[in-house]
Amino acid sequence: MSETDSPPDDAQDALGRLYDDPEARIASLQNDRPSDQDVAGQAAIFKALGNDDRLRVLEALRDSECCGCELQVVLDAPQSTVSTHLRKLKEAGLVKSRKKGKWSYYRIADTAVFGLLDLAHAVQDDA
Amino acid sequence: MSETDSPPDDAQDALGRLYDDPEARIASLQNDRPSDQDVAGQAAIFKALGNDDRLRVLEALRDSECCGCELQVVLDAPQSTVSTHLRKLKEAGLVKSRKKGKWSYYRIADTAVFGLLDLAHAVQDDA
DNA sequence: AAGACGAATCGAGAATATACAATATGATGA
DNA sequence: TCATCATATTGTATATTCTCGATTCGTCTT
Repeated sequence: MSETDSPPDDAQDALGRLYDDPEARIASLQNDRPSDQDVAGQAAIFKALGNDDRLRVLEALRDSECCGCELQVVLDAPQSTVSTHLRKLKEAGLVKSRKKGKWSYYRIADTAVFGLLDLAHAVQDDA
Repeated sequence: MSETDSPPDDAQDALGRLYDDPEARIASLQNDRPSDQDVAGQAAIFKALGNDDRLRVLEALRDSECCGCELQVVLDAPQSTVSTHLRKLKEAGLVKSRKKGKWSYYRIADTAVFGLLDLAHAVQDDA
């Protein structure tokens, strides 16, 4: 039975050579770690935002709600593709929808997403 | 030659039935569209942020810069995995690094990133 | 009730992303 | 110089995501 050394073991060795009191540093690094839930929640939002088409949808919704067929025009993509993107945005809690007759209208769920879009744009410019 | 109807054609038909002046609405939807470059740039940032491990790295860098082996401890993952995540964060322009001897130290490139992390957290809570 | 319509869902192939062992690189020190 | 160390890169298997035709689901109209 070959025993693969547990991933961070060599790293802990390295820290031992880098600091006088590696234990304290390690403890500090491990304590400030956010919860799995928090991180997963944030990641889910960023994943939903990490797609050109979905960003275009949100941008279109900045001014007003849109029905599905309007967003098809915005994306210039097949209906099923657009619908799938909209579902992902809904699942991520970024948009809401209402039905009116055979039309579905989509709108931004939380205007804070505009903050995310604008900040990402700013970060991009700085780089 | 079967001519697949260009994706948004049926959608434009639908808009024709929904609005008195569909042309105007279509023009408006298409004009307010952000540039490919802008969208791709934003998406690249969100893609880099759409991963649990990379969010943990950024969170660890909130307080101070860290060397690679410290981030191995934070993530509890093999060295090559951590290094790959760090490269992605660098490519996205979210972190910078400096070399000191055999150590590489990583730091946040733009504190606006914290705004993104915090906003995503807030959006998550609202949902 | 029947057909048309907008939208949602399904399914499969393609494209991306991820994890990580193995290996390479480059710095340090004996 | 040679061994060791921290990190970077590469190769590859696996997993996730994306796209989009086909189908299904409600709703409206006649």
